[in-house]
Amino acid sequence: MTESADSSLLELPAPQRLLMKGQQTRATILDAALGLASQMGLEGLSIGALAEVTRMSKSGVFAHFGSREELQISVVREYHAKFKEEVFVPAMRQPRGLPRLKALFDLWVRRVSVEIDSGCLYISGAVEFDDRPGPVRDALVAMVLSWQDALERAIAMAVDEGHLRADTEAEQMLFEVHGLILALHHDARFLCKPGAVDRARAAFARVLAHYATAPGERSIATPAARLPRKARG
Amino acid sequence: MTESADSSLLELPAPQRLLMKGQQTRATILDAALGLASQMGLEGLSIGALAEVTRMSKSGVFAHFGSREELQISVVREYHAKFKEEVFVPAMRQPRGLPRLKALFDLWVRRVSVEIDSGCLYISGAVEFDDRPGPVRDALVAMVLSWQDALERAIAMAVDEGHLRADTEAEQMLFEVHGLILALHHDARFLCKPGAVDRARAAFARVLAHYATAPGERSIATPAARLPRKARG
DNA sequence: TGCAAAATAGCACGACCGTTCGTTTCCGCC
DNA sequence: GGCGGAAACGAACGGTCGTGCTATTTTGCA
Repeated sequence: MTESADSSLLELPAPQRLLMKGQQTRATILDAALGLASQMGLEGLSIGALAEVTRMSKSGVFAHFGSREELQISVVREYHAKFKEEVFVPAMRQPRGLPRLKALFDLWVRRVSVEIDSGCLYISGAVEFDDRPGPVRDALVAMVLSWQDALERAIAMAVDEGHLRADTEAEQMLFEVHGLILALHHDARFLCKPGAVDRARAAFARVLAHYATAPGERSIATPAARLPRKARG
Repeated sequence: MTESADSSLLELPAPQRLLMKGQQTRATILDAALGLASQMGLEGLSIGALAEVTRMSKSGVFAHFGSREELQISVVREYHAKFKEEVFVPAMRQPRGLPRLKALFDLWVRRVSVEIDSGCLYISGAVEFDDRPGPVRDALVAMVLSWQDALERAIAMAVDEGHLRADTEAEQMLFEVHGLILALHHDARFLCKPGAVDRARAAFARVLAHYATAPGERSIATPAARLPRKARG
């Protein structure tokens, strides 16, 4: 919504206002809020602290969102946009199939690694709002689901391309890969275990090898069992 | 500490006091606190809410712990005791090796499944305190590490017994299994996806099959590559 | 330059927080 | 019955929170 409002303000032929000063400081606030929420969690994000960081008054910050809840939702959307830009978009430049899937995972790991000292909103948000219904949770669920859908599509494409076994259950594989990211986040950030990144990468290679191998074969990825998945014909 | 104090009070030959009324209500409070913290997180646990649930005064509750932080730590310890009782102890009755390892995972899954509508303190605590140093975090880390150690020992035993490949890296396998539990918690509790339990179990079977198979073999668990891991016996 | 509107500040309210302190109730023992 | 100490209470404090108000400043355009 923010983006569309932005672009609709960019070229206004009508004598409408062009005072995008508000949008600008709003973006500044949102950026600070993102950092603050990544550190303290969405529930720990307070308007007072945000005002202090941006050197504004509480009411000045508040006016941009109308409520704390709206601020939280905006933060979630902002995080989603950044995530998409940093993980999804670059991976889409890889050819569909295994290369794209590998790129998705690699960029994802890289992002979580960077977040080792900044926090992942998807993960912390999932825990904070797992039994707290409301608009914030809904937004969070929607974002996570859209990301999982993208991954699932990438897996399905890899099956279609013959890079993965034809009987691969995309959702099951997604479950396992997602677990690796969660474990990485847990071990690296909470337990401060070194080498967690390598563990995640190694485990991912194992998962790939499994789904790339026909039931009786070796664990070398071969384009075997070539059967288009979707256009089952 | 609570337990040992309890048992030391049970048969006191000395003319010491037998007024364990305090310990009793303390246990009541702690039980309520456990439920409350499982739902709202350790940070969401407030003395006021706790007083309301137990129908006591705030100061009455407070007096039993001396500080909110001490209350949180007590809750963590209480959770650990319950977890141990429910998962670790029963699994220890299984013969060492694969049966015990399977029991550990199964009971763990069962516990997380029950917690689908009550929350797992280890997981929520890990996210809440992953960048908040202090005694609560320290206690949490200690509990999680002790649990992971137990799992790692069980894996190592399965290797010693010849149930798993001799070159199994216990820590790597633990990483993968832990990821499955985290993914289960995420999908079942946050995304409310049905069938997450089955996915976790299926994935665990896959992991087991992998580590039970010699590099070139099929995925049927055989006591192959029988080499004592620690040169004992 | 002046004007309307947008953006920001200042202030106060009510609610809840953890914590302290003095008081009161309860219990076990002489 | 009365004494002593543990246990529970009640009120208050200082603090932060989100959120309404009303001014005041700033901004974009005539």
